[in-house]
Amino acid sequence: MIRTKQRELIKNAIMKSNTHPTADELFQKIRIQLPTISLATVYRNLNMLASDGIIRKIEMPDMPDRFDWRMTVHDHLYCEKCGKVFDFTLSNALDKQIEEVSGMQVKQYNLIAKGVCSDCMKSYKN
Amino acid sequence: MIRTKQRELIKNAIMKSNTHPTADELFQKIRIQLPTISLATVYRNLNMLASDGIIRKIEMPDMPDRFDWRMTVHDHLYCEKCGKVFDFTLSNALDKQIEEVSGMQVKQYNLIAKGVCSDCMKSYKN
DNA sequence: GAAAAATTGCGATTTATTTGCATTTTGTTT
DNA sequence: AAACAAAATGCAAATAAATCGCAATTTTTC
Repeated sequence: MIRTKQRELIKNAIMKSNTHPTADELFQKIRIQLPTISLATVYRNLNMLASDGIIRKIEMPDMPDRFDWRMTVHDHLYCEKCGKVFDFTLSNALDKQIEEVSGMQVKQYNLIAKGVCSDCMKSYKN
Repeated sequence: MIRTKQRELIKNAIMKSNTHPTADELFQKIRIQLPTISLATVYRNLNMLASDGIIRKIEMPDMPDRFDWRMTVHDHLYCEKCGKVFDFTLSNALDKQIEEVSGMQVKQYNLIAKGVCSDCMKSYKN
């Protein structure tokens, strides 16, 4: 992998992100420092980083994909009120469980919960 | 909800399906009986049926959505070899677990496993 | 420093799904 | 059963996310 300015900026942007940003959100951030960068480059690099196991792509159902630098096993909850994405970690390995009940070989799984985060529960109390 | 020929055909087509079909797959099937039907109508009706709780929309990550008439709690495994989608049912309620570890309110969750189904494991053995 | 390899930016393309709107069909009311 | 309102349809166009082709540029290699 060649070392380019854009790749560096993209990697840095995710690494210091805290919001599970989309490709476009990262693009908008990076654009400020490097206005000539293109969205396609952001996508390309994010995909490369993901397939190299540096970052993780979170495939959101019917929503733009998001990207996560946290590589420890965990899943995500999307808050319907504020739109933020939160991490959570199940106490037991889900892939093992799935293999047991399904009799199939599980390579990976994608678990996204939808609900209301604790902040929004307090604010709106409904 | 008004009773139309197209809605009937669409509902029947899913109800007797066994493959978690996509909107377009259903469209192609129904088209044979009613060639004037449009894909938009298929989409519209599937969405209505889903929001009425008659059927379930399976939001596949980075793939066309699929539709399922089975309304009991279960999740899905996508076989990377044959492309088929299989059902499985976890032994414990996942939404409860997620609420416990996350402290958030879970309305629903979307779990899609990717792997190799048992048929394909036998055939390709790799 | 020249040649090869990889990456970039741009615009166009793809794919899934939704939407606007005029027309048709359905249900309702008498 | 005619008349009217409400809902659904078909079509084409729009949308949105992501990818792709390709010429130009940058990076690495020799």
